[in-house]
Amino acid sequence: MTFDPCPVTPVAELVFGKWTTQVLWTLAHHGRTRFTELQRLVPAITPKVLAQRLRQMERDGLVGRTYHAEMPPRVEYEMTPLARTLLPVFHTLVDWSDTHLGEVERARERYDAAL
Amino acid sequence: MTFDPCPVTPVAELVFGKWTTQVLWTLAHHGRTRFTELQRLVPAITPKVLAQRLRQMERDGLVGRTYHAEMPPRVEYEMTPLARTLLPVFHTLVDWSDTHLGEVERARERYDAAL
DNA sequence: CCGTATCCCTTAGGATACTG
DNA sequence: CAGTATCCTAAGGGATACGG
Repeated sequence: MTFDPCPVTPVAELVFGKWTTQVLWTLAHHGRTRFTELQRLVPAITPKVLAQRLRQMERDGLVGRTYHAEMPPRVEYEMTPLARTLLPVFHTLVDWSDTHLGEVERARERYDAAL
Repeated sequence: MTFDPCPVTPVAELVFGKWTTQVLWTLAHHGRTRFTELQRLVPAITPKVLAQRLRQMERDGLVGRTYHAEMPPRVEYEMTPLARTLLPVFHTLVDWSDTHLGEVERARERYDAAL
């Protein structure tokens, strides 16, 4: 008996890949944001990787992209309503962190000390 | 302004790494479990990787390990109380999946079709 | 039975430079 | 400005075999 593929895995792959939560978090607080500014707001992300993540999130329906045919061009990204439904989920995770992350830290110290 | 390191990231790294949720999910449903059985219950995981994940989760205080000095040896793993506090969080994620994962699927199809 | 030791290999990610 | 193109690396994972 193998408890059918763990149902947490799909959503974990969707939103908890590297950079994904940071980009969503930034869009949640900053609203519509241009590519370059996003690059400034998410520390240390390179343009290649940022573009990759944005494409994926666009495909998954989590971010919307608006292209303004001006010169120079202007592109803006924003959360979709679908992505906004994730915000309470994030809140739950942050709550858990506030309550229990310290215990994780202590467990690590104990483990490393017992070495 | 860079919205201070996204607070979701630490807990994401803690529990949403590869295999981690599947192992926790299995322990949650199966209770105390031996190494070999865990290997059977989590499809396709190799002993090396399973041992790695278990060590990490032990260090993080998420799983307890009990060694029985018999012949042959017997080792059992189980969720800690700390890990059990994650179950409501998992529940939240599964709820979100039930409600919204279909919409993600449809977004992907639309995106791929628009190619 | 419960792992560790080795080796291989893919792949995500980083650095950098360049274009429409 | 908003990205691609190119190249590189390293870190983690898989397969397999072996040891206490």
